Amino acid sequence: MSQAWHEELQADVRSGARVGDRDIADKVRRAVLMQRLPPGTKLPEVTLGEVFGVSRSVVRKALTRLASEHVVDQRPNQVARVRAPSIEETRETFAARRLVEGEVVALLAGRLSAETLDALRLQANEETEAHRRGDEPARIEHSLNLHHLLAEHSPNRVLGGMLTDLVLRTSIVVALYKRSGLSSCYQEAQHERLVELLAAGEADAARGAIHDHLLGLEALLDLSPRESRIDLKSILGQSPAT
Amino acid sequence: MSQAWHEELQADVRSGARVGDRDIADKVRRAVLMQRLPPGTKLPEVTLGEVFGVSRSVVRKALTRLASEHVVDQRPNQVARVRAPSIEETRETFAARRLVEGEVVALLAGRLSAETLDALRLQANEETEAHRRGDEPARIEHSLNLHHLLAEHSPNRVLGGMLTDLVLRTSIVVALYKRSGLSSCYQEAQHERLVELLAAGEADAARGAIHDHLLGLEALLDLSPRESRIDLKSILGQSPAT
DNA sequence: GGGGCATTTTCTGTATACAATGCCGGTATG
DNA sequence: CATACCGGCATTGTATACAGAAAATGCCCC
Repeated sequence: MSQAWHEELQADVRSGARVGDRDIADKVRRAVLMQRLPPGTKLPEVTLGEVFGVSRSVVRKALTRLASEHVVDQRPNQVARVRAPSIEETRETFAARRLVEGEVVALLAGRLSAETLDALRLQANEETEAHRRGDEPARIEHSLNLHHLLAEHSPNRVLGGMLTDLVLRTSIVVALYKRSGLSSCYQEAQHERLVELLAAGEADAARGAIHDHLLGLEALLDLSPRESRIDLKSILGQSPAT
Repeated sequence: MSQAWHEELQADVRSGARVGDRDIADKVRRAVLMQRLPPGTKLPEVTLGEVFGVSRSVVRKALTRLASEHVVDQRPNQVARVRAPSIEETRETFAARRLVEGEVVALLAGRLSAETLDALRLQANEETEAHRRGDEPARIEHSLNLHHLLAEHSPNRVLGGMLTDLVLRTSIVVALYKRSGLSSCYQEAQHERLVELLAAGEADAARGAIHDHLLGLEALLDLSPRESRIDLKSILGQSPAT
């Protein structure tokens, strides 16, 4: 017990500001995204409560929220654990996201305000920049921001909400299944191209661009069905770094 | 206070079986679907707790669950209320469902086992039968079952989960916006045709059938932007039947 | 009679205590 | 040696108490 992630999560918990379930969920989600909390990590309610200085009630709500986002597994009478999406689920998540995000960008093409387009360009450029200087966390951040912006501005808010969920889920599995040798999943200028297609109102081309972008991303992963380092870990119930 | 819905929900709550959050959510969801609980109805935690004989903790979990299903609105420091989807959201929900369910049936075509096909046919026939004898609740039940089966058997489980959510949401808005004169939203033999297309493996035709089916359903609703009997109610915060 | 303010009431947010359950060890036994 | 059983421990499930926010009520003044 008492691993590193306590301090990781704690961050700036003190300093007055009362922490709510939203804050806890954010911190944990972020930690999962950053691979600070590997799949299978146990998240006991009291422990989290102590870390954040709140009682189980709040932690519970946070965990429930994360469970509905498919970030953690919450089984009755068992400790909540960081979820380990299977290879099959990973493929399905990508397929779903291609469908949904494709439709969203098609709807979005030609309907974006100048400000929104600028915001998108900003994120794309910042991503490229971060990649150039090798700052991978920042790169991921900006990439996520960009897709998040797309979801938020979806004319169809229902699809937008679904896309938000799918972006998160794919990000998690990308972090999980990234080929070990690979430093980054950056794909040269694809986001920039997408944004310009959106600006130009090329709906079908934009859908195609997203489609290819996501296929390319999936191809960068190691989804060979080798004997599950992941499943083993979660089945054996090992807590990491012990 | 103390309206009819107390007894509606209570049903067979006594008789030993310990009631959990799942049960409560099921009962409330059903009641919303059946229009027993009109949009805007307040659902205070203590009241529900008394009705079901459990404490607020359990009720809370049930409400959170329903909120994540978009059945109720849960705002901080305010009473949870039955959600009133806007006309715009209704259109968007239908559009999203056309996209997702279209894809699901296309994936499903030709891949269904004989047993599943029989189960689908059964629901389709029961629906027609129920319509014939004017039993609308039963008709809705079987229609829902059919679409639920489609979602459950989706080869892509991620899309399947999204479809489950969308089916529920569309059902709610159908109940809400059904043209008042209309006794039923049954569309002659469309489900039967769909099932046979699935059996025959006609992916594109099946997608088209679902598409048309859903367009037809949406067309049966009254989505004219008239001065919102619904929005007024929820804005004025009226509890019904008072 | 109507609008604004204070009070009261209702309801949710959080913490905590106790019950119930699952997990993990030791131990005995075939 | 493998396996089944059993008891203690860790952790979640549920109920409840108290604090704080919002809404409903009533009152006063205009």
